[in-house]
Amino acid sequence: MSEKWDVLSTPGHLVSIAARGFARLSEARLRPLGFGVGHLPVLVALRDGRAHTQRDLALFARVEQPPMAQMLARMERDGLIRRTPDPDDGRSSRIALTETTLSRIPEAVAALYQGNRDALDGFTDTEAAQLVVLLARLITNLDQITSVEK
Amino acid sequence: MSEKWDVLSTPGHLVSIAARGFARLSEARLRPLGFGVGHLPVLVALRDGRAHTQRDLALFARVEQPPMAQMLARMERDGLIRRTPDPDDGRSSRIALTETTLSRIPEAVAALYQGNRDALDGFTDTEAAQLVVLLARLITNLDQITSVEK
DNA sequence: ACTAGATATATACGCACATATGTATATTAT
DNA sequence: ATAATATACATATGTGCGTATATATCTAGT
Repeated sequence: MSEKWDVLSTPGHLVSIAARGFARLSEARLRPLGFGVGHLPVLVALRDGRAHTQRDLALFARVEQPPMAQMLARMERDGLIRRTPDPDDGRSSRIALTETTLSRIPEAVAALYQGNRDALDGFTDTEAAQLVVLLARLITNLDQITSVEK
Repeated sequence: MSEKWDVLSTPGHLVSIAARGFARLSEARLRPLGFGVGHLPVLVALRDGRAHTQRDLALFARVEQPPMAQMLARMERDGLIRRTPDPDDGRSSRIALTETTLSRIPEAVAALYQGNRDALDGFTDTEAAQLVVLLARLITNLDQITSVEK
């Protein structure tokens, strides 16, 4: 096992490099549309009515609350979303997309999917599916370790 | 293709989540040893004599020069490395590990490998190898796209 | 009704990464 | 020899992420 690996070819390091490559690609393609990669989960969650509060958005996007708070602050600053006080809960805000943002989501999602297709160039459908399955299992393991060790 | 995916289950998003999970795990295990995940490529490159300058370390670790400069500044601040002016090139510094750092590398590498084994719990050797191969192909594609589009 | 604890958000701080840009030193071509 | 270019590094700025902690509001139990 130790012989199989070198620090630069561990799954962990490879996943990290792949993530940065993906982020760079997606950022580049989404920038002209006025979005960043991290916005997408927020956008679709709001569009689909799957979340309306900061807390739910953080859960949905799988980030901690403070980063989500900061992202929402920037998105509000940039006119992507609006926040209105929740009438039923004084601690909470309800978050909504602006019209322009909503209208630009389809293009953004299409760009994201296209980026994924490009990144998987040369992969058979089976290989792409395998990658997704293996990553999902990896994530399950990592979640499990975190929950146990924390 | 569009039907196959949802924003949250694209390879790009999964890779990003896996990378954060890995980073969290590795950070937690390396912190007691006084290292961070990003340090490891630097440490082994210096140990193995594969790089001596900021530029080479950035290439080796596949990060841009400014992030590497900042990391090295922190590592120097924390006594992990030392920088001495390059006698042959007034623009450059030669970077070296301190003795204590060198002595702690084996433990850090072992912790990193153990984290990878834990993350791959339940994977057969074949599956682990497949994951590595698929990630490597993904990275090749992403690099190619970047070099073409840039 | 009141207090204890839970919850929603905000803020402070630090690291890792990116791009854009500046500065000093080397290198090259004329 | 010198002017133009390339290189090594530093710095500024912005995003994304994390932990730790504070504040305000809500909820439950008495």
